Amino acid sequence: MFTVDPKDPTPLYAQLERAIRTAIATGKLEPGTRLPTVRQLAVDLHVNANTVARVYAALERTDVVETQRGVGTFVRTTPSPAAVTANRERELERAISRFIPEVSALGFSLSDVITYLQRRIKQEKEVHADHKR
Amino acid sequence: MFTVDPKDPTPLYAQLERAIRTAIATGKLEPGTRLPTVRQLAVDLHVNANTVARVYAALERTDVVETQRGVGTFVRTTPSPAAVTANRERELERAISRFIPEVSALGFSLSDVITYLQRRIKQEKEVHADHKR
DNA sequence: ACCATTGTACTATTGTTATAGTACAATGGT
DNA sequence: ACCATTGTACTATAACAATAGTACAATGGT
Repeated sequence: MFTVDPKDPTPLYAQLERAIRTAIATGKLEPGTRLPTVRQLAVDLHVNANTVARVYAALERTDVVETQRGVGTFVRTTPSPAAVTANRERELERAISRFIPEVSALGFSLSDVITYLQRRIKQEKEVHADHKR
Repeated sequence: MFTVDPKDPTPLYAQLERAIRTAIATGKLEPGTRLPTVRQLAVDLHVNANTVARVYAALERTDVVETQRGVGTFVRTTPSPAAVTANRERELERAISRFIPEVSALGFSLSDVITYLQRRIKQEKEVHADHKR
């Protein structure tokens, strides 16, 4: 379902949190979907249960998922209220401003990046189409 | 010269090593080029000198740079063009993977982001036009 | 009412990351 | 010969990451 790489120096909890957020952001996980249990995901990823629990707790705190004891953890239907603030756009500008030098250091132009992002969107749609079959 | 982000959970040494390897791989740093001194780079990046030294040592071990005591650290090899493009694309994917959850946390879709990036491209062109005057 | 399942909350331990500080070793310029 | 500069090699310390293990709390199905 998700993957983490123990050889990557990035902390496991950070890799997993990023993976889940991305899956939700790109629509791979639709609102209402139930995530694997803490213990099950720990087994699948060969990771400690505490690490998974920590990630779920972080996602819960930021309103990305909703957890019900004894039931499970679910993708939230609505984007977090915290995200819907007045300075959203300013934050986006900041995020982009940090992102651009990063990719331009790799020798990519903004047009290149747009092409890649559009490819991602296409991949999303294909996944959706698969689900409908 | 390089950048590291202390807010990124990725270890500083890993960020820096990746940045330097990428700079070399993309030709931003040609063979023979001298890297900043351990102490200077530490000051520039607001990072401990030990951390920089550790990175230089790692690059030395893998024959990416050559160090001469009292002189400096120099870029050694240029990888094959195939390796360059492979690394470039991999790093771009990484950068995008870090970027997506960041902007989606702000409630923006990939399409929104593309719109903003296209706006940036327009702004760039305007700046270019200004320079020509 | 029972109980398996789920998330949560601890303790304890080990290894990693980053820091500050100090000292030494080799080189090149003066 | 001197000495500033450079990389290297420690020590010590603090914070963080990941693990194992145990126990508890809430839920839903039987």
